[in-house]
Amino acid sequence: MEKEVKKISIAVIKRLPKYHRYLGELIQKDVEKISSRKLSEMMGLTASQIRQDLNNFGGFGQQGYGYNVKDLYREISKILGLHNKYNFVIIGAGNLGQAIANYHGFSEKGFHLKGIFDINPKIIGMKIHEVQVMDIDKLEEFIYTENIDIAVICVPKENAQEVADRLNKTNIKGIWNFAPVDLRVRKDTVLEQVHLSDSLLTLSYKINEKLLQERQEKIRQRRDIPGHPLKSIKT
Amino acid sequence: MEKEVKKISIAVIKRLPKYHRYLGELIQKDVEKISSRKLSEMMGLTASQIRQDLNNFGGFGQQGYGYNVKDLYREISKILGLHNKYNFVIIGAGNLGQAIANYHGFSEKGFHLKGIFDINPKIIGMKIHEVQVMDIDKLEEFIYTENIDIAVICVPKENAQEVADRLNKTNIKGIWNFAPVDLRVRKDTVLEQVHLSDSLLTLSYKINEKLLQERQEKIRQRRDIPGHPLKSIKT
DNA sequence: TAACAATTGACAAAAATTTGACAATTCAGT
DNA sequence: ACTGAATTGTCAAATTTTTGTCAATTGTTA
Repeated sequence: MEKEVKKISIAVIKRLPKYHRYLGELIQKDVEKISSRKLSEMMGLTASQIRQDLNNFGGFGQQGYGYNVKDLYREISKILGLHNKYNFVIIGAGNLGQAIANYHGFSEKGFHLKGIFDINPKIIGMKIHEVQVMDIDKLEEFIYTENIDIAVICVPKENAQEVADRLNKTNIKGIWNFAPVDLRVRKDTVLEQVHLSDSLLTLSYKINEKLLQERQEKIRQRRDIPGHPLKSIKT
Repeated sequence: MEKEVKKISIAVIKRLPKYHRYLGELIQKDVEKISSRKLSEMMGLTASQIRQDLNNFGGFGQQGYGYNVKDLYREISKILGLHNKYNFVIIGAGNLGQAIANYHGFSEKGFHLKGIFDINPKIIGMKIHEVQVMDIDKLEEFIYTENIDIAVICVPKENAQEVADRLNKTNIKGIWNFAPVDLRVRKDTVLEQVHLSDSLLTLSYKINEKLLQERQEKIRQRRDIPGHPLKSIKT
């Protein structure tokens, strides 16, 4: 009778948006059903992994048939919480804040931009994407009166924690952080960080790694020409 | 004599930029040495993991002392390939492209913005961050003559693959993709994707998960009041 | 209606990742 | 110079994640 709360691993969670994205595309192409094998070929995963992932949440498929695309899309949407509507504010109306404000994909997923805040008097009062930029002094009050669920932090890294501290005193549900610092937040606030420069450094690592490999490859070739081929090296 | 090329796992690679970031902060605070334990407390990892991660690349520490911050920073910079200089272009001068062009952190890490490309005649000719926006027709030629290493894709998802296809015919080393699609690229081109909306959906998942947990918590409490406490449930 | 191909869900095996433990070493204080 | 506390690098154990396999089920075709 005891309902076990199965803990879903973060690895699985991180793949859910990707499933959602691919299923959305299949719907657009009027595809009715999909097998884990075909999906795995499209997405570059194993079929086994897809079936295992989905089974964390329930048996959505049918033996001998596969998965109904629309049904599965709906299920994953629900798992992702996209049946909820979210109100969000952007804090920091610099280039990145403006870029996010102007991104159109969010509202159709149920995320509604309600306000933009900045500290710079020159920017306050401007209109971005139908929303006026407000003085950051008004932040807490606005969150309260407008029922804001999510705050997007786009301020410089020096000010990010101080903004987070202010948010921690409100009843905000989630923080989407773009400042290049790891924020400390209240335990019951959800935090999702986007570290763009970390991503760029990862790219740099991979480029460099490839350069090193190529260099080594050349040395190996030169050595191989006269003699017998070496036994294959694990990559 | 055979030099084994140790394969570094992607999990480790993804943590390197974070080490780099924290060590950079320590340098700014004039901290000379750091132990894996202190670093683990700062970063929210285990000390064991940090030591293990770093040992993939060499023994940078000293028993009984710890790690010299500057040395370790320098080593990790090198591992990340930051001793190289990279020339990059941005393709798509919309809000996001402009935000990236204006971000100051890149050039100090050795990434130099050389050109911005767009298809929109109204934008072509504009100057962003000292760089003129050029017609996308000139892309391939520019990559060749200016020795461009990295292309940043900031075009709408409908055009992203077509841009990637064009890049695949050049000798570009890496692609940093912000369009919400998984690009197909040549095997010898390095790809790093930033899926902002995936990240937002992950946030949505976590918020929703927390809501469900709270709801269940309340039910459990109500049930517990009269009787004996249930045995603890694994979280 | 029977036979066959396709496919899931479940389980077990395999692989990868993280954690724990400890000998060896270093530094600081006396 | 000696002692004790701190700390690394390494190995093995524990845990988590991914992959492979197969019975059971379904839809399709002859």
